[in-house]
Amino acid sequence: MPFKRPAPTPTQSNSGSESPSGSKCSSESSSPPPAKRPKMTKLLPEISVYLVQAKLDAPAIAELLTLGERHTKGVCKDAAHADVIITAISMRRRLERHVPWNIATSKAVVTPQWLRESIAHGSALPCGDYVAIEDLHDSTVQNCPDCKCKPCACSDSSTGFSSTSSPRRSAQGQDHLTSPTTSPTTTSNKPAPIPIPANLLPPDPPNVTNLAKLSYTSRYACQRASPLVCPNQDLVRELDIIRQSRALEGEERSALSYARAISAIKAYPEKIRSLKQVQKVPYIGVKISSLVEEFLDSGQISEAQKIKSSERFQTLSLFTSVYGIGPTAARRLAALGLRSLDDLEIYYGVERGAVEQNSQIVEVEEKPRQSGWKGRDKGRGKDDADGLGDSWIRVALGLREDLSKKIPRDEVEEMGRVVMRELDALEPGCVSTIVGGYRRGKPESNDVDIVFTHPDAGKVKGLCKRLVRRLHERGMVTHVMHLSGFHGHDPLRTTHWDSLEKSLTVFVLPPSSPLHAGVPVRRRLDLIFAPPEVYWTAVIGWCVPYPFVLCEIGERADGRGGQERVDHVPA
DNA sequence: TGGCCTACG
DNA sequence: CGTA
DNA sequence: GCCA
Repeated sequence: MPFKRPAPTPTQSNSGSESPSGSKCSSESSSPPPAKRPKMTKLLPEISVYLVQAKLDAPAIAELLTLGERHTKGVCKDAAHADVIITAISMRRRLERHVPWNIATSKAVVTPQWLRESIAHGSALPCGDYVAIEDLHDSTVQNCPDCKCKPCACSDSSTGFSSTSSPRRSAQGQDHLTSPTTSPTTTSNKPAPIPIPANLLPPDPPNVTNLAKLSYTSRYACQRASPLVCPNQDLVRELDIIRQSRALEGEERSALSYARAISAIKAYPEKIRSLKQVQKVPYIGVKISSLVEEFLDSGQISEAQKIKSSERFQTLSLFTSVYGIGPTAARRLAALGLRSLDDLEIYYGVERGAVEQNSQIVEVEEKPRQSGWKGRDKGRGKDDADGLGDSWIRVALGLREDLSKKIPRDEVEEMGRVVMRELDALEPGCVSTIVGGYRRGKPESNDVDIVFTHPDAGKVKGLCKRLVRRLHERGMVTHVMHLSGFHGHDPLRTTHWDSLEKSLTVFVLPPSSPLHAGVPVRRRLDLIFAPPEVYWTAVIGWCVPYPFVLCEIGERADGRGGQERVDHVPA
C-alpha cells in the first residue's frame, strides 16, 4: 500500500484493553453471563471503574454509581482493580489520601464528566480530555482504555506548557455538510438519498470539545487549542511586524525564524513576565530573546516601531496585499518609485487611470502622498516589458478591497450551504467540511476553504471542474484564479496526496441568498476535492496553518512517515 | 556551518 | 515567483 | 535567526 496513514476515520474502534479486574468489580446484576445480557445496553462493557467519593455529594455519588453499574463492566471496590478512576478531586495531595499514588499513575484518572459524556456519546471518550489531576495527565492518556488515540508527543510541548481553552466552535457540526438530499419535499420518483458511509461523517454525537471541563492543561499541542488571542498578543504583534518586514525584504530565513518563535510564544499559556520563562521557549535564541527583553522593559520593541512607521514597510505591505503580488514584485514596484494603489493602477493600466482622474481620486481618498513618482509616463508602454504577463494583476487590483474584508462565520456557513446545494444538483451524495480558519474557530476568515468528497471514489474525478463551471454559469463564481485536476496517475508517484483537485475562486452569494445584501462582497473561495480515502486527512491538512510545527505522531499523510503537522497560527 | 515544507502553475 |  |  503506497499510502499508509493512521486511520483518520471517526469509527470508534472498540477493542478494549481487557482489564484484569473481573470479579472484584461488581456490575449491578453480576450474575448474567455476557452471552445472555444484551450487549448493547452496556455502553462501556470493557471498562471497569473506581469512584472516589470524596468531594462528591450524595446525589452525585448515586448518579455515578448508577451510571457505572449500568454501563460499565463494573464498579470496583478497590482502585487497583479498575481501569479508570473517577474523581472530582483535583489536587494530587488530596487524591493520595484515597488512592495510592503508584496506583493512580497506572490508571486513567478522570473527572466524573468523562463517565457522563462517554455514556452520552455511546462509547469511551479520550481520557486526556478529562484529566482530573494535572500531574496525572500523561499517565491518564497513556492508560486510557479503549482509546487508541495516542497523543502526539510534540517536542515543544515537553517543556511543560499547560494549555488553554477549547476552540469553541459555536456551531458544532455545522462545518460538516452533506447533501441536502434527505429533504422529503419534491418528487416521488427521485431515487432514495444516497446514504453516507459512517467513515465520511463526523462522529455522531460530535466529539465534545466544547465542555468547559476540557482539561486546559493538556500537554500536547495537538490536544491544545491555541487560543485565538493569546496572553502575549502584544508581544506577538510586535514580533510579527519584524517577521513581515523580513519576509518583504526577502530575508526568508530570518522570517522563518521569527515565524517559528511567534508560533511557540502563541502556544505559551501564560503572560510572559520574565526572560527566564522565554528562554525555555523553543526557537527563541539570542536575538529574539533580546527583543523580548526590551518588550518586557518598555512594552514595545523599537525595531518593530521603526519598521511599522517606515514608508517602505507600508508600501511593500500595501503592494503585497494585492493577490498575485508577492515580496519580490512589491520590491520591484517600489524600486520603480511607485507608492500608492493609484500608482499601481496606472502602472498596470487600469482603465479609469487618466492623470486628472487620478488626482481626483487622490483627493477623494485623501492619500497624503501626491503623485509620487517622477513624471514617468503612465508606467506602461515600453516599461512593462518585464511585467505584463500580469494582465490579471489588474483584476486583482479591482478585487483587492473586497478580498481584504473579513468574512463572518455566518456568511462562511451560508457560502458552504449554497455551494453544497449546487454540488448536490450535480452529483448527489457528496460530503464536505468547511476547513481553514473557520474550522479553527476564528470568528472571521479571510477566505473560505471547503473540502469535498464522495463515497464513490469514482465520482470524484472531474467534479471540481464541473462544480466550478456550474457556479460560474450561475454567476456565483466570478473569477477562477487557479484550477488543477488530478495529477496524472503517474505510476512512479505513489502518493495520492497530490491527487487532489482544487480550485481557487472568487465567489459571490447569489441574490436568492438571505445574506445577499445590496452589492455583496466578493470572497475568496477555495474548493478542494479529495478521494474518500484521504478525505479526513485533507480536512486536517487544510486546517493547519503555516508554519507547520512538526510533531511526532505516527505517519504522515504522504507516507513519508514519522511526523505530522500540527498546530499554530502566526498573528 | 548548512539547512530551514512542499507542490503546482 | 506567488499561493495554498 | 535558530538549531543540530
